[in-house]
Amino acid sequence: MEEVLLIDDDVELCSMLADYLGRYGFHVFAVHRGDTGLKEALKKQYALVLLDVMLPGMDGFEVLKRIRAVSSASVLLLTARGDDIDRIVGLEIGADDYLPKPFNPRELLARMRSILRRSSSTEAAIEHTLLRVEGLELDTAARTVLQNGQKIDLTDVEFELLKALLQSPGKVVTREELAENVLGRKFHPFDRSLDMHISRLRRKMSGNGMDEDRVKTIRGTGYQLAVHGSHPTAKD
Amino acid sequence: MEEVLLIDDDVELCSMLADYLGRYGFHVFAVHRGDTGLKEALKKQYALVLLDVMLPGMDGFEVLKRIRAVSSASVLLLTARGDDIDRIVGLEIGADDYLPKPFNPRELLARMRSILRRSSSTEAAIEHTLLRVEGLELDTAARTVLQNGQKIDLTDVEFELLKALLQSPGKVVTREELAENVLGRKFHPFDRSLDMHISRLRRKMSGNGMDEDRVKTIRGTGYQLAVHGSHPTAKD
DNA sequence: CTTTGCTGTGACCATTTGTTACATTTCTGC
DNA sequence: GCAGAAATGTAACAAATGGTCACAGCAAAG
Repeated sequence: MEEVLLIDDDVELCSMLADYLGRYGFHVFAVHRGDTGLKEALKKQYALVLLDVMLPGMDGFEVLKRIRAVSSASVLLLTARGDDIDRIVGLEIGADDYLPKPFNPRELLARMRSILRRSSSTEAAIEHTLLRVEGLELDTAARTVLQNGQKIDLTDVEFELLKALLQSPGKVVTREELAENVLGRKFHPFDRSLDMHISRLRRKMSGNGMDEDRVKTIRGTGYQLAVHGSHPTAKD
Repeated sequence: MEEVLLIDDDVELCSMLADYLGRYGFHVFAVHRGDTGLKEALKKQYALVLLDVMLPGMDGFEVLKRIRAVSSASVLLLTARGDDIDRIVGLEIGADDYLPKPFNPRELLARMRSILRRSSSTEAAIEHTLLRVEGLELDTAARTVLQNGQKIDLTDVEFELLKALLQSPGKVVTREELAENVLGRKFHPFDRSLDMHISRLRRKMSGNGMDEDRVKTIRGTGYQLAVHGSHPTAKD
């Protein structure tokens, strides 16, 4: 049972939320003033703090700032309707997320789960690695590829293929490795699908301003992503 | 103590982060304008730059681009969440990572550590083997060969052959070695394919301009890359 | 159920590589 | 010097390999 601290001066809302969230496995502790809310937040380690902005006793932003001064607890900000000044400041002050009032309890629940999922796996899982070599940039989390700043659209296999090549740029990757890592099966000498995917990848990568094939074929062995280092133009 | 430059116009956020990150061994220097931030980034070698996108004075992307133009400092981009990731990624030019606002300081910390870990280890991952002897230059990562600055087009076997010769310039490489390293098979006295590849290589190397035959035959033994000059080592 | 997009297969073509045959060079013994 | 043998150079052809088109099967989306 996850412990959640709710700081909001609307007593009705608090009891409603406590009830609703309770049905989904959260134990809600509600406080109706900023200053006492802060005290409570510091007293105990809550999984999540739901924090209203307009509060008696102490302003919501002030509460957030003071929580941040000592703790890195997750905070979801409940902003007043309409005033986007609040929203912007809230964005930048270190909340994990925000939700404009009025909100649908279901949406609140979704956001809460999202935050908790994120913060529980933070150190380990998320790690969106950016593989970058010269004009090429591949984001494993967003599943995007940029070529000279231009997004190019790849299918799954193409993406994995490029990723495999980018993981050891400038070095040869054998057909066997590619078959196993990208297609997930043993390489068979008459299997032409790798060639097809390479072909499609090349076509897509040649689209915009690319002078030549970055994907080099090493006949009888595999493929390699070309990396041109410093430009040695001078001669003597 | 790692030095970190924080460029963000939100003064509250800056002081909060300076405080938070300070507790984890980072010394944060905060600047609130794009132009002054850029100046600061170039003045000193920071371990990491945290860069907001929405900035007065100069746009975050512009700052990033200018930092990149001269420095290879690591940059973590703080993006607004409302804008769709695609557009941001599309505009992005060479950040090491990005973090959508709002974020939990804990997550920022994790990303920062990840970047610093990566850049300390992976930096020199691409081994850029440049073999150069006199007017010849072979780049294994780019898989290119330049002869007096002119690119020459070799097939894979020819490339490997030249590479094998360039790896010990001026010394004789036996047919046995070449067969095993280049063709990947034992040498057989009646196997003439090595001769053929040498022949083709010579033709291509004599194609443009000057050089007399750089590939010398050592009858009964193998081949050798001629080095007539007195400096068989790299220049520039 | 139709449509759309992704993946894999067979066919066909271009290039690279290997083989054979013959020309040329080098070395030897005379 | 010369003839002949051995080694290498190279042209021409044959085989292998990879590139790509067109289409079929399939799954996801609508």
